[in-house]
Amino acid sequence: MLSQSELNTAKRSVLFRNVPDQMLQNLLSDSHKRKVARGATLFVQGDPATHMFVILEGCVKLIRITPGGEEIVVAVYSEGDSFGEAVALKGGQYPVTVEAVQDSVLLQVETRVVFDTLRSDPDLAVAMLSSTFSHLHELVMEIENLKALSGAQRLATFLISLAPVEDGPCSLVLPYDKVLIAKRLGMKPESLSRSFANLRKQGVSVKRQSVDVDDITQLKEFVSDDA
Amino acid sequence: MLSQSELNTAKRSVLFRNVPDQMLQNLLSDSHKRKVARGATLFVQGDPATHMFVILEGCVKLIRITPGGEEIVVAVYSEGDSFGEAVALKGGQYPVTVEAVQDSVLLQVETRVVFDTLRSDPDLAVAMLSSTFSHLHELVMEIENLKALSGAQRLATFLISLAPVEDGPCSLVLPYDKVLIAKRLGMKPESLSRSFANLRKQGVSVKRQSVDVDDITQLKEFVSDDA
DNA sequence: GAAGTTGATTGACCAAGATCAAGCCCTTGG
DNA sequence: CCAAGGGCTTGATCTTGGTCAATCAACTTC
Repeated sequence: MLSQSELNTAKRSVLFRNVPDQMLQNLLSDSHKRKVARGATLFVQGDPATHMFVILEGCVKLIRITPGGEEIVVAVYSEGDSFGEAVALKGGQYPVTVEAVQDSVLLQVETRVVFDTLRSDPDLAVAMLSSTFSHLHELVMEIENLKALSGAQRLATFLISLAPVEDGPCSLVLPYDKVLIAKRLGMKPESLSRSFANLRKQGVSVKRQSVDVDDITQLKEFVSDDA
Repeated sequence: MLSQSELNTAKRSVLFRNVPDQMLQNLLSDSHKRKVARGATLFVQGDPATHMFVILEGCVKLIRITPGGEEIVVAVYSEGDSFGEAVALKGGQYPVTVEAVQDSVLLQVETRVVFDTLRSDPDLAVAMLSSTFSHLHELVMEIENLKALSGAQRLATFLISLAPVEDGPCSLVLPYDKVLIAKRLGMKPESLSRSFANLRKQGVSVKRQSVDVDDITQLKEFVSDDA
């Protein structure tokens, strides 16, 4: 049911990385592959949490809809990322809505299966707590960024996280469109535009989806400066 | 070693609430009570994560120190709350610094003990995943609030969370000083002052640590309005 | 009880980002 | 080839919250 490359993606995922092969077989044999088209909704906030997910291919966004109808992007996950681990166990309701940003393939594992496996093997618990902790850590940094950094600095942080190198020049491709990037960074598309314009002084040039950075180190310094 | 009331607090905590008595005994017998004075640091970000904690008494803040030396408040926890569950298992480093806001008493459980208990009883795993998920959920809402609400609206949300009633009038006492509340809400003390002044129109009056609200429902509407 | 300290408030000013509006470029479909 | 629409950028203007500074009240401390 899973192709070899999908299986490899699953094995490399943060969630399953430390799970013994034997148990992984067990889990995977009882789970389903689900394809979702770009723009399709996986579940909405308030739905009973019946599954946890691993992304085999593509990209989804976790959003919250405010009482006023505005869409807040909480996180964007792509290949190898997992979500819903903790809530699936707690047995409550999903706190966010998840929508596919691109055509995507997901592995979906039923709560019941996870629950049973957990009883028979505590290593899975450690793996799940581990990956949940990664999410926790990401959210903590997200809050720090929102509270302490300017829009242009948040954008710089985002570019640094995309960069394939630690220092020096590089080019990269934006993983999704600018409207989504803006929401992800907590600003309006117009402000994102201006932030990009701002970063030109720091050696960043953009052309459509592709970005060239003269020097990643310079960007890092720009983020650290809180003048 | 634990007083009766401390034991009760531990039993009522989100983390231990669903843990069978027998196992709880086991965990508690192998853990230590730790007293920290107001202002004292429990651990700093980057320290190896060796323990998880339950607050028996008092109040702590989870903070991050930015490269520029600024202090960002990620969360404030008090009696019955736990933290460090997930990272204790992951075995990495604490992502935040924790400092006591008041003189406090904490239950501290060694990673090794948790790890061992986890192997012998999966119920603890579910309990830990559950409380970790609560933290995750709080952070998600925190991000939503930061991205979507104004300062005064965030303050209103905070007051609503403190209120003992669901609607109608009420009075409440601010749990810690305004500088900390301001940081918690992601603003400067001056802005908090102005936000309080703003809320006067919504029937909120403040005098030192005590707040009177004419109508909680009115506050809820104020938060929902995103005009 | 005078002086200094800390926490809170207020005002004047400034900067970052939101909003509203216009326009451009690129794709898509007739 | 042209029209239409979406994605992106730019400009003008306004709102929010930050900064700096003055003031005041409540508490220590000497």
